[in-house]
Amino acid sequence: MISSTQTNHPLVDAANATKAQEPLSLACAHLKSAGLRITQPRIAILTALIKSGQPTSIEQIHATLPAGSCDLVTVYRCMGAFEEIGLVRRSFYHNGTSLYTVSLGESNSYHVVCKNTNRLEALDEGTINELRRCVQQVESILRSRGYDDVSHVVEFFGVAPAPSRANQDASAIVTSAS
Amino acid sequence: MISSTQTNHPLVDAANATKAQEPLSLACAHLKSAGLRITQPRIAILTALIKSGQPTSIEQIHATLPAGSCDLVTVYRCMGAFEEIGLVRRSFYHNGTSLYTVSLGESNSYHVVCKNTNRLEALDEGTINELRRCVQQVESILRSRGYDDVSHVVEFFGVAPAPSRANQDASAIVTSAS
DNA sequence: CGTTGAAGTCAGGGTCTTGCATGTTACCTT
DNA sequence: AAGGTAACATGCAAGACCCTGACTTCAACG
Repeated sequence: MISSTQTNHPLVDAANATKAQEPLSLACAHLKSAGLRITQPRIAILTALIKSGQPTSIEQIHATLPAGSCDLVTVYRCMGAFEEIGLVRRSFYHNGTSLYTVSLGESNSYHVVCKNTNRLEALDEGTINELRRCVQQVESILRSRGYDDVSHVVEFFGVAPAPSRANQDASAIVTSAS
Repeated sequence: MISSTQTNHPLVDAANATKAQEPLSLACAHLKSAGLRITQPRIAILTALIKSGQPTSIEQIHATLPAGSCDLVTVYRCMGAFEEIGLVRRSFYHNGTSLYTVSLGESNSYHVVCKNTNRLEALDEGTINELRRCVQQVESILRSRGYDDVSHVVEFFGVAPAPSRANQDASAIVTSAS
């Protein structure tokens, strides 16, 4: 239910990496270099995650997957593994449910989550950049203090303005992973 | 069964706020002004929270309470209510478990949580201030966008340096509530 | 002293984890 | 290039953990 609209570009499926849609290839390379195997379910999950482009819950990912292409438990385990190798970043809804976003080199994006609807909306560029700078500084301080495997979670919550919500959709919230 | 240690000061109850050890009084005033009742369990919970001084899980709070002074469910409900009126801020462990800190006017503090031990350590003053400034700016932008009841969660995680951990203890992680 | 919010109790939901048998991948041999 | 094999990954079932609701009983506060 995601992207019929977004995905009708020419080269969209897995194997053929031309140059535009290679995020999947990148992700697979990441998997390989981390010593993880590239399996059907993992490809399906990563594809869904990439297509989504925003923090997505495990349930959502699972629901998106073709049919019974992959067990829910597998999605949990994969996300856990992906997070460990830094392939995805974790964030949360206000209720604590985990959300995941692929992390392929590009810089983090930060978002606001509506406390009522869990809808996501992006922050503006400038703000994101400043936040990022600030957060990275903290992380480097931590590393210099001896902390390992540093990551962070930065999320904003609020009740979105009810009336004017039709125009702008989801976006995201958080982030993690140094 | 509330505060034998903290509360044995002369004026400990709500109304008469002298100036030193009044956090409990302040908290009660906050409750009152929000239209919530000041009950035994709530006082116990707030006392525990104040004494702890750092993000604490609901389980921990409940374990701290005297004996069967208050049901676990009640702690959950109270924390929910307290969060709603801004009396406490919420944060999370890396696994998503909620933590709470009393929020009595003083400014937020930010922290690092060890991914392995869940131990907390404070960030340094300067960093905290910069983070705070940045975060507050984001929140004011959100409010101007029409968001209501704005809050945030900012947490840093990492694996703490194993050897040199004895000297420095817990601190906290997060925060929330505009 | 009465109203009404809050606590206690019990049951249930959602999210995530574990254990074990089976299936697949990736490597190594021929 | 084909086949064999060890190890990792998956599916399935059960269950742990954290949190929320419904309902009755209790107590705060006017």
